[in-house]
Amino acid sequence: MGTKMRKNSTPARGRPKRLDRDQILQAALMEYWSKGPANVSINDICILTRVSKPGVYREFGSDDGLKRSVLDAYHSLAIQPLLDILEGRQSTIDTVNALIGFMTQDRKTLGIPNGCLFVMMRAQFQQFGPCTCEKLIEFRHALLNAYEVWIDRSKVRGDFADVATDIAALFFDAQHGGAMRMQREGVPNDTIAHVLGTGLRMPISNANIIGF
Amino acid sequence: MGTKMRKNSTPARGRPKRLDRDQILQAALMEYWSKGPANVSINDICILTRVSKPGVYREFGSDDGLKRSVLDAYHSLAIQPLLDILEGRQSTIDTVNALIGFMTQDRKTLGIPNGCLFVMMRAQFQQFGPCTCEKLIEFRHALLNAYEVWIDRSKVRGDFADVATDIAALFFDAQHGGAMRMQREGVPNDTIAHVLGTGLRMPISNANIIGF
DNA sequence: TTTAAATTGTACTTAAAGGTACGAAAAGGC
DNA sequence: GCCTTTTCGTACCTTTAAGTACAATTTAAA
Repeated sequence: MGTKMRKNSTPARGRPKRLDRDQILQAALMEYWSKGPANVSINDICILTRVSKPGVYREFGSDDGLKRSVLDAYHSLAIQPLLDILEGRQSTIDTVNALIGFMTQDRKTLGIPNGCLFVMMRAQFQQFGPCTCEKLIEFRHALLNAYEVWIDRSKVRGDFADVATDIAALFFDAQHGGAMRMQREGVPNDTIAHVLGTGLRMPISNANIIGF
Repeated sequence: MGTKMRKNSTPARGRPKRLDRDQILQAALMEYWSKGPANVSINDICILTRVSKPGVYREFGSDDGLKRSVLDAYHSLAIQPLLDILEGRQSTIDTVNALIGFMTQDRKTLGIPNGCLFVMMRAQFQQFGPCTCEKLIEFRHALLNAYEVWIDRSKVRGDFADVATDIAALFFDAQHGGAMRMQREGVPNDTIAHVLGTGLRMPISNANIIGF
């Protein structure tokens, strides 16, 4: 946010703003995602978006602030869909399959980089500032919580093995991270899908697997 | 290696070498491991070991060369023990338990940092030079191969579920990575052990789990 | 005692990072 | 037409990274 809250149609007093916040966020997001956050400088983003460096700093305050905002953008782009799958009203097995399908989509077709920026940044949190780390922790909690809610719902339906919910949530989170890292390392998506199938379908009661 | 191969008792011609290669490697190893490789500079290591910068460069050639050598040191310290467990002649279930035990040892007691330097570096390979990346790939292959050999041996004994060996190897590797990352994120070791138990004991046939 | 060989560290270079001082530019209000 | 407000980008700052030029030092051999 700038110094002044300004809705769409407020007349505006001084020099009109030309800086496109979303464009910067999108560019930074894609650069971080494809090259890794540590390999992208503010300068790179300035050149890419043809925005001056003070422009970026006026908008985001600091490197830490930019990364924090990029993480927010990434949330609605790639984390929320994951949460949506978990909150969907499908059967347990359908949800697991949807998760696997989502993670192993062909990224080239979608025009997005391999792996997951969130997973990547979690693995290098020591390189980031406090705001970015706070966001990472926040998203981690939200994701683990979503897993737990879903697991408890599945348990009520008798679809889930007798594993403590928090343990199972950590397990699912670990599988997600593992899959995203494999994708970065060049493992083919169908291989990843097999690995995920091995792991994620395991805690699901046999009753519901039969016939699938 | 220096310019001249010199065994223990070769007389030596010029000024005697005072630089302790192993000390530098150990110091760099611990710094990389505890702070993350990206947060440790050559300068830091020079100050820590009281060695001049040209000294480090004469010994290791470059940042890339130092990291490559540190990885070698890390191999004998923390990767080889893992391979040894896999190559041991224990029962399948004992091997799995040994793996879990090894990964969830209390690091404070041992005086070593949480997590795994190899896992950490694999997740940030984009930040490293060609030699370091080559080593990472080499170790990844060796590890996956060790898993595969062990899995095939377990299959012959009828101890392993009907999962393709390469898929199961990737799965085990992913669990290892997940565990090391959880440890870095502050998850307690006994919780990690539970998560690993959920994952790693799964592909093992029920026959051998019963009674354990 | 001089010479050649090998290792040493001081002091430097270059490049790139994050971040900012400050005046020019562009708008509305008076 | 001038003042205020807001945004703009050029040109800079400081720090720190990797990497090196070079002369001094220490030894064995001649």
